[in-house]
Amino acid sequence: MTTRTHIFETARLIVEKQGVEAVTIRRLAAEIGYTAPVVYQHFTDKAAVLDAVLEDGFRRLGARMLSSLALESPESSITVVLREYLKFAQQNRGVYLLMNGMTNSRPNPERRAKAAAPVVEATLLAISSWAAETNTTTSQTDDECDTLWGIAHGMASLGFLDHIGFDRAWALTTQAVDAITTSWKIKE
Amino acid sequence: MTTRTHIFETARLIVEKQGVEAVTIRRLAAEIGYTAPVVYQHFTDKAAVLDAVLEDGFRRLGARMLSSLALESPESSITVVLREYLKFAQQNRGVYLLMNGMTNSRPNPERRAKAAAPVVEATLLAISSWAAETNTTTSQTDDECDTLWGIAHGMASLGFLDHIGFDRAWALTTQAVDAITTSWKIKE
DNA sequence: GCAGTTGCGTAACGGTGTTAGATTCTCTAA
DNA sequence: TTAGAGAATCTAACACCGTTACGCAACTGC
Repeated sequence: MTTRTHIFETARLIVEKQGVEAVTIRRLAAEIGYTAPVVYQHFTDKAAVLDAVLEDGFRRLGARMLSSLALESPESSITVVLREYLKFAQQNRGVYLLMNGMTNSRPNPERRAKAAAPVVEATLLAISSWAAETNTTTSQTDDECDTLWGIAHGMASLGFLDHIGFDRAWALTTQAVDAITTSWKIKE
Repeated sequence: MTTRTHIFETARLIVEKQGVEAVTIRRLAAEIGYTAPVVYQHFTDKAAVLDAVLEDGFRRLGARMLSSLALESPESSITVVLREYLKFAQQNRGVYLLMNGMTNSRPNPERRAKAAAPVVEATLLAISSWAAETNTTTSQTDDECDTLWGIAHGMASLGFLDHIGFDRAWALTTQAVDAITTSWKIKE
């Protein structure tokens, strides 16, 4: 394992277990047996390290959403894919918060947008699969994609709240998504 | 104006204009003509200062939502109140991000929940007004309230993204809310 | 064996939140 | 008017942060 990936993996682990706030250049270095300046030979600065973690997060979330689509399921493609989204948020809280800028060190917006591509792709695929399942012809797929994304993120944020939790957040999500997809069917 | 409110107002202004990251104990002190330790005579620590501006944010958002309900409007109460929510997010970006933990210094969860009460109250009122307007009897008002909140927050998060913006986020919000409220009507 | 490159550590700069202690000011009581 | 108590304020410091300049040592190719 190269030193760079060693640093990256350490950062990812800390973000997962203790949140971004716990990531420190000196700590990253210490945990791989070096001193702080070594980190700067592999990343331009701290933001670059966190960007790497963030991009990896989007890649993994996108992959999970995609593979959830491949499985046979009695539920609609949209339901399946959104559940994977919420599950990822619940299981990868630290990285999820980093991915969505819910942290001090916000990523460069355009870089974030580029990194999010796999998730967008999976969502679009889910929509077209859903259209096939329900014999619906969708026109404004971008609108539908962003709507789903907005709802998924809003509900995930709800899930993080102590007095709501992810079980209830998911229940509300299914209700909302059902309502919206039926409205899409009617509109055609 | 007491020194305490002077500090608070300064913090609020900095959060509004430059974001939470720009708030510094030394800077707060300097801008009111004192040195850093003076701040600690009025707030236990930095988090307490930010908590104060966060609580003020929820109070003001709740008040705006409530007063928007008082106005006559051809639109549904829910639409009116959610537009006020999105407008607040757009116009008070810094405070909104702070209110929703999208920042390094996350508030104490239970304290945040208590602070959010005015917003919840306004949302509940909007739902009951909407029920009266549409002759609907709502049962699970808590569910409906959280659903609206989740959507509003999700769509506001979309609005902050450069490639989406608040105009489009609002358009998607109205569509989603229309779909959900009609599903509520049918369910009764 | 020598020169050059590379990898790494030491030390430092300016900044952060926070606290202890000295100092100055104000206001009451004699 | 002045002595003293109390509050208000500042200075200095601690431990940490991200980041950079620089020196040293070891390994490379000749």
